[in-house]
Amino acid sequence: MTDIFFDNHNLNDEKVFLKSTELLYFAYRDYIAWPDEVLKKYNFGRAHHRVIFFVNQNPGISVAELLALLNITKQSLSRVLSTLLDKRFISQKIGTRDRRKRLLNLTAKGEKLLFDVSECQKLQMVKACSEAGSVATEGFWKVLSKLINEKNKKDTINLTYK
Amino acid sequence: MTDIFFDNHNLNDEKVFLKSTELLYFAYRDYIAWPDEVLKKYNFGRAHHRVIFFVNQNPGISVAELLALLNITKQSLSRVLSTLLDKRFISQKIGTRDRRKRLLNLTAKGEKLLFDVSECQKLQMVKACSEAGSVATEGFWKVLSKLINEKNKKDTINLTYK
DNA sequence: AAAATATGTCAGTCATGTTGACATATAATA
DNA sequence: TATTATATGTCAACATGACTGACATATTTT
Repeated sequence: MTDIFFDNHNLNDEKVFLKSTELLYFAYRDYIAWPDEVLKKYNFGRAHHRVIFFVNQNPGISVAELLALLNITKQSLSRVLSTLLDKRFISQKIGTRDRRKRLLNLTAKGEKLLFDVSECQKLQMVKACSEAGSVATEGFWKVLSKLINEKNKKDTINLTYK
Repeated sequence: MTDIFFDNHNLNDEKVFLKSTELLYFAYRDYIAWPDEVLKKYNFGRAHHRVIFFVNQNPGISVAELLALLNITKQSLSRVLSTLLDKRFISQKIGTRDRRKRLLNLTAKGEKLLFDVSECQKLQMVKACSEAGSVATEGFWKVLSKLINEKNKKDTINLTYK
């Protein structure tokens, strides 16, 4: 593909849109589906996976910050988080500066679960990126970053990657 | 990023995995959420959007092919497809070679809906890809392609892009 | 002392996926 | 031709993970 494709030709805009949308849909679906079997053993769903993934990415995150990160309601988070807390996959620590806050961390048990659930995904992603090469991987990240709403970037990427 | 990152260093594997997973999650979420407001006006959801998108990508697709493409059950598709048929966003034509088959196409009304729903997404994707550049966009497609299960590629990418 | 904030919970709803069972029309095969 | 297989559609029940709205408690800020 040459740079002429980005010269305001609507046909190429259409191709970029259709091809990207299709690939993004299938890739996301096939990537996200992997951990399901492992999760089923624990009687957990994808929502539990997301929570332990992001708590691991942001140790000591508060409930409100996690809500902003995931962009879901308190009531929706409550169900999965309560279970993860009850079953000791996540620990809560009362904030020292602000005792209203509950700071979340994975327990050893939670880390083990995340490791098990991540195994296949990690293989799949590392394989895809290494086969595609480092230039392609940088491009992959670049386009994905630009797809994220600026408004959400504040709550998200700042916490881990710039 | 240099090629040394793909030399079997587990720390870099970990980075590739975590960064890619996080970016893919946020990008997909922020990309897919866009059409919701438009869809709400029609009283449709994301499932309806997917159906009209893929019927448009594969004109004359049969129900069984659409099921294989979307990887969902007949019963799940039935609800949304019935509505789209009832309200004349999609037309059914009995197959000529095999009269059991129902070949699906968008009606003019369906094309109008898809256009309205696509408007924001198209802007968002074209903006992201053109800002990232053609090399990055190629890399984006390359990694996404490699994330798709080989088994699914038969049902999917073959139909539109190789 | 009053207002705002962080968290948690109860109750109900919705969208979209799943299984399992069964019916009908048509095509392919023995 | 009779039987079997395929393509489609539909009924019922259920699971997951979102949502809204209301309300309670503890703590911090004003």
